[in-house]
Amino acid sequence: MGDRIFIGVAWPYADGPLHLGHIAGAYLPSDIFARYHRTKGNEVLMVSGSDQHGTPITIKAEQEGKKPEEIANQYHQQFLDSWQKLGISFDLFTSTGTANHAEVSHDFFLTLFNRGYIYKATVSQPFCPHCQRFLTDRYIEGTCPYCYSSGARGDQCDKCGKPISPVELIDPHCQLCATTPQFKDSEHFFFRLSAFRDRLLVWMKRQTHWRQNVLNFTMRYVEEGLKDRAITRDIGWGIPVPLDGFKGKCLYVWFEAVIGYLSATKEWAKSSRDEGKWRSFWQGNEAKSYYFIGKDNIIFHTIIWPAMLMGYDSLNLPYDIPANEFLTIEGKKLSTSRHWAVWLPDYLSRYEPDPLRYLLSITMPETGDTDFSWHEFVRRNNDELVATYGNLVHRVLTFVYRSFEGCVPMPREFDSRSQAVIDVAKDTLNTVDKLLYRCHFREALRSAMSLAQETNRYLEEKSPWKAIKQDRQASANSLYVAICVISCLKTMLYPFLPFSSQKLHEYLGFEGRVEDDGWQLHFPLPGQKLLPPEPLFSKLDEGLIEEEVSRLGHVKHNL
RNA sequence: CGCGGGGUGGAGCAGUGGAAGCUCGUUGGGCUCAUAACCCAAAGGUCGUUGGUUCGAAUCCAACCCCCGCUACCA
Repeated sequence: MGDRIFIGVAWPYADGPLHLGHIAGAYLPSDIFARYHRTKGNEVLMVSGSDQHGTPITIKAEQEGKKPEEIANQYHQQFLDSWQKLGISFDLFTSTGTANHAEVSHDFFLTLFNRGYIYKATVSQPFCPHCQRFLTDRYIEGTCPYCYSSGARGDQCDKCGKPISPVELIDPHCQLCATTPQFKDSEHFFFRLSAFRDRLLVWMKRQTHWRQNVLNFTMRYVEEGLKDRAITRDIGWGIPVPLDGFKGKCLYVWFEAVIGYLSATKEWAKSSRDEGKWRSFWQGNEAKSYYFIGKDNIIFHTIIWPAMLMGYDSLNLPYDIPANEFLTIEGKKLSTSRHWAVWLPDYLSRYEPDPLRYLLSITMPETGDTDFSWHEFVRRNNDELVATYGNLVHRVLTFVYRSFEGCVPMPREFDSRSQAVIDVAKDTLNTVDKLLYRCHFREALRSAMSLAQETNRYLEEKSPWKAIKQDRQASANSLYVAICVISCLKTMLYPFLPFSSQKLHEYLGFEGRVEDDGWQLHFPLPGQKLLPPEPLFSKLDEGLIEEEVSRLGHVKHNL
């Protein structure tokens, strides 16, 4: 019954806390999407996990005198805590450190290897004589051979966006100590990406539903030509190459981490005691797979992962990759080392989750970068969330609770105006449905908010607080209508504001979870007992703006 | 220099050929159920500049001006 929706979300790197950029870019939109589909009655599987391997974690571990797994586990636990508090509803949030993931990665590697899509080659690798280690791509810097800008890294030039390999770099040096590296021969494995060019092109041209920026970026990339890429590194912290004679070499993260989508599904299936269940999300025509990522991750999900899947064969390709752009903070680019970021655990220690979810949804960087500012946070909370929606709910519920013995009033008949409002509610529910289906989150939320405004207008016209003095039934009628619309709002806002929707659900006298009632206008029964209403949201003091802004830039985070 | 992203009423933004929109703010009025919240009305824009294409341009083309990013970490 219904569709089957696989939702893969970018794997956060476990070497530091999450910040608002992560949330706006991938985790919030995926969660909205997942909650929406679950409410629609579709079968959803939303997975991700912490990315625990790679050089940055080993270096951080060395600095702090810990083992890499300690660092990784510490942040993994923190991620889990953040998901729970912010309401990011993963069906499974695992990590790349599991035996299962290693097993699935090995299978993937060996399958591609046996089919000739992975081959061995000896390459000259940069080795820093001072640090006594091979330098992985991102630890070597130099001048880009294409655009001649300095500061290009060994895997990619941030200036022109071209992928490069360390040997191509002009004037290379170790990023840690600036020593010029020596190049030593080392045997590595390469993924034959070039072999997939034509198939990828054919496939992509059919993806007309992709976001324009995702499609353009990807097409340009493929047309420029795809080069085979090394998928192993001389590093001890990771998933070992599953062949004899390659001690000290591991799978490179970009190859390994994306396999996590599959391994997480298999882990989920195992833990639900139906090992074969993973197939229902990866094979056949019944499931669609969506990947929520930031724009920096596009090619890995639109080119490399699809090519890997083509090579592996018999697994579904992505259906959509609604990549978001970036979030700036107070008008400036986010920077973790300069502490120019809003850390999620920090936010959650002081504020409620729904106001943040509201702000990031209504300003989601879907088509371009957007800015987060504390001033906007307070304004949108106070003047929109509280004033328009929260107040609507509160004025209706408190009045009904007081005037109708705490029960849903009994309506007699709807006049045309009342019927029209009900119709608008249903239309809006339908509009939000369509917008969410297409991952237009901002627009969907705007539509929902406009229904709250329309309902405030309706109330003003009906003025049940006046009517009750002469015509109690007229008052009951309009209040019943208002309650119905509020019930409808609770459903369409649930993907965005799950905590307050659930509260409202209960205030209205419903039991169970919002999600279980489906994507429909759920009419409360006349006489249904209401819970004593409390405001759904609170106004925020404008003083916090200055306080929070002053934390930026020079506050050390111990997170 | 170059590359990328932008310049739309006070603020933040939507709007890729056909009568300038949204949210907030401001001003005036209404209401008093509600978290001084809600509702109505009004003011406020030569859509960065100049030229071009077109019956018609914020929307397409060209040139120019201005802003932001392009420093490791960073979605």
